[in-house]
Amino acid sequence: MSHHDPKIADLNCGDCPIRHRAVCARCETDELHLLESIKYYRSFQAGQPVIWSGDRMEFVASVVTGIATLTQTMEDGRRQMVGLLLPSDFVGRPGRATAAYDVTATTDLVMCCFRKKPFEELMGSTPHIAQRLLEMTLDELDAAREWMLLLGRKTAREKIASLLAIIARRNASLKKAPGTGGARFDLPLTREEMADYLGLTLETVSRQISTLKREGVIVLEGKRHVVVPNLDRLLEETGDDSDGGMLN
Amino acid sequence: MSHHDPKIADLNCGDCPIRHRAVCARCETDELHLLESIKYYRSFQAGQPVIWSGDRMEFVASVVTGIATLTQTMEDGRRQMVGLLLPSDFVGRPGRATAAYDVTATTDLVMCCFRKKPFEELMGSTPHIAQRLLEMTLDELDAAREWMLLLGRKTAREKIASLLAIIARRNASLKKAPGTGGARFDLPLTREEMADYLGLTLETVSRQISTLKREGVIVLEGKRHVVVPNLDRLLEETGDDSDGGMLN
DNA sequence: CGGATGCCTTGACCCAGATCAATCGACCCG
DNA sequence: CGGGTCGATTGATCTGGGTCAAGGCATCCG
Repeated sequence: MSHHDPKIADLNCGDCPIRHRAVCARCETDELHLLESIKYYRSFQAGQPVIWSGDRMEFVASVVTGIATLTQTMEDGRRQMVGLLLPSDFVGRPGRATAAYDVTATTDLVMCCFRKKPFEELMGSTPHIAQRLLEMTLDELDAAREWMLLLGRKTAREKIASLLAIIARRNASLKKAPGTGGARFDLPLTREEMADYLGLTLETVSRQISTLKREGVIVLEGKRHVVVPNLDRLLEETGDDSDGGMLN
Repeated sequence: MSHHDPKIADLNCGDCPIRHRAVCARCETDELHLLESIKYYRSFQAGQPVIWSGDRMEFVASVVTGIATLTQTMEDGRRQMVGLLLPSDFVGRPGRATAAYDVTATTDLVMCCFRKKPFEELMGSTPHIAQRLLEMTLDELDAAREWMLLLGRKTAREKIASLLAIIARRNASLKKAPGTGGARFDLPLTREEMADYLGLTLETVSRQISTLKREGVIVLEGKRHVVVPNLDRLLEETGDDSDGGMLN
């Protein structure tokens, strides 16, 4: 792939699209050079596994472009997605030798990898990296806890609305001006993946999406492209506190 | 309370029961003195709120003794517990002004509090604190993700068995030798709190406990004291991978 | 002592979402 | 072009766990 996309393969950190949001966000130029010396890019096609739970992890990494999922599987096959990794999100745990979850690319994916050993050493000597990683981990913990509320207490309809709202919000924050009360985006997940994320079956996901469509809360253009004519209307369906839940 | 328990009120860090597991675990003697100068103890009675979600947080803290819970509540009253805080666990997020969750003492509770501002400054100058906090946060994130699997995919019976197994494991690790295949402990939570933790109703919790009792997986002595004659048998009921799920 | 309160248990019934199954459409490939 | 595959939809039916309701059993207190 890389011969088609020299921009990524040869990227230097200063021009990196996730420069200001990833683990390296707080690094100074000289620190960046150190990171640069231990980094390498890897690409994965949509659907490819990145690593299996229990595998030895030789690296930690940041998602540069694309989307990956973190899932846990029970021996009888029940699956639960426990994380959705978007550009700038971090994969892997310094100090741990093996992966705790399955990581899968759900879209074409580019990751910026750091060999684990040198990265851990760098963390010791570069507080900016550890600081940023702590911040990101705390954010992930908050997200995980919000998801616990969804999994434990929300109805199927609320779960779907919440997922759509999260994807809509993410796209709004990175793509266009917050502008009007609407939104439009592509679903990066299949119905089954959504079901694994929401603790539902794929049939229930499909039915609830159909219901929201029938009621005009969303409009579908094809199976995957969603138009939300009125974001507030969608938000009402999530069951969340009406205000945006101001933290910080 | 403190006049009844001078051991806690006047505790110095060197003698602290959570010295080697809390945020301060990696601190050297001199760093400990700095922490000592900004710390103070607070006690709460069983059932008392520690803080409400949205409240201004003037401190961060470690649980010294007792148990506290972290819960989220939807405006219609649905509640989900998102964390169980045991001795040495950390409460509060450096860099955040208000609490994101309700924190409640479920047993009598003693917390070692640090004023937030000085603590944040100390974190900047004392990498040992930030390092340990990162480590603890990563552990909590793993626990939260394990809980997501439970909430999203386990049956009521598996949820109850998992909760009992977790409490049994914790008690085994801190109290007596792993010894035989059995365990005995007091439940630190009411049926309703268990329900809030497991994403169930209190009636379902009660029924499943009765079923496990009827089948001899557990023996109840009173409502709160549980005897597990055969821990492996209980573990089989959790739905988890039979091996202890070796991470690290 | 008798009533109130808090926590728990148990029963009867119901329903949201799971399960089982058929069908559809888009896309790919021989 | 015809058949195969993959994802999605929709229908029919079933069931685990929710809901509603009635007690039970300690503990506390006037």
